[in-house]
Amino acid sequence: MSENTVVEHISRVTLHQPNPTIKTFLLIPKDQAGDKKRSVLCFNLQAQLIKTACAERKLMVADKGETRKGPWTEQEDLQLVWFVRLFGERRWDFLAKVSGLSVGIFLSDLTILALFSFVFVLSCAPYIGLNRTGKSCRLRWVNYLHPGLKRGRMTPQEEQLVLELHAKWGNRWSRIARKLPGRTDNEIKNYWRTHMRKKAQEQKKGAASASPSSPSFSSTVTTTSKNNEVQSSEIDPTENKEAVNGYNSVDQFWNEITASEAATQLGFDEYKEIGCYTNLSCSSITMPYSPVWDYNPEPLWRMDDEEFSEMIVPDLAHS
DNA sequence: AAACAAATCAACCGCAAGAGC
DNA sequence: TGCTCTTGCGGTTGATTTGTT
Repeated sequence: MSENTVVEHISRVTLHQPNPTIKTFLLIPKDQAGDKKRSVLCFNLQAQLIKTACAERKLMVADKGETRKGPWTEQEDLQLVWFVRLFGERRWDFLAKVSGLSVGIFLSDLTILALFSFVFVLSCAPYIGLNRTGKSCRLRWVNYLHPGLKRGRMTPQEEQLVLELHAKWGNRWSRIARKLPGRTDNEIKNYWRTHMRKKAQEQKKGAASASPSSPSFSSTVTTTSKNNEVQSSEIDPTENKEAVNGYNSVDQFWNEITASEAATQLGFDEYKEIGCYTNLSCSSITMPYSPVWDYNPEPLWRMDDEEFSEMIVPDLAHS
């Protein structure tokens, strides 16, 4: 970061669906640190900055050595959610690396300053040091953190469908999972192993002894569904949430995202028009954009420094 | 209440396919 | 064409939870 600039305050780092935007954070030149009205800069930084920086500025991504294994902590989950929303559900290896980013670059101009500031935000608690493999990140996201996942037991309908599709396709779990929205291949696989296989075996045994030449598929379904109805009715709906096992704060995290989605979204121009960049209480600049790998032939930071300065702080640019 | 067994499920591993160079 | 890298899939493991005696 420029030696002449101090990060005085980070008002809020939050996310929007479907794409996150780092909201307002404030950079104050040291010599004007007391004069917020004049000197505050509000950046709306896009993930594109990171991509461009990596490609063109040879941003170094530090190798943090040994990757973590084992159960994910709540903090890691939050961090992963953050980075997936930022970069999209691809390039897991990149995501895993960039999420443990530590950078040292020398800066002299405003756009790089913006970039560094972005990196600074990435480095801030609580989003520090996700040190997992891309594979592990993907697995955690797909099987646990994805917002579209269902929680709780399989419904009788789902159970029947699993049985039918398994009879049709065998252990093609991902294929089966595609027919059950909100269920993962891992979940179905586990479920099959514990419930269905046992029942199928029992049924096979029973059918073999009764009528070896014509195993009855439909009776298996009926039995299974009945059992499951009983089990389902015993479930306290309030316990469904508990099934997340201590990850209520992730739910809260998503709730916050959903809530923020409903908030007013100002384009940068609108934002500029009403002069929010000088107002500390004005919290957000939001520009719609896609995840970084799909987006943006003209990254923000290609803008001329002069133009950029003028847009952000006209009175500073003209001084 | 304690001990044990069974069930559950998150997470790892190895392999294969596809993309990019 | 072959190599490397990334991603996705299916099998498996092992820790934790739940049920039973």
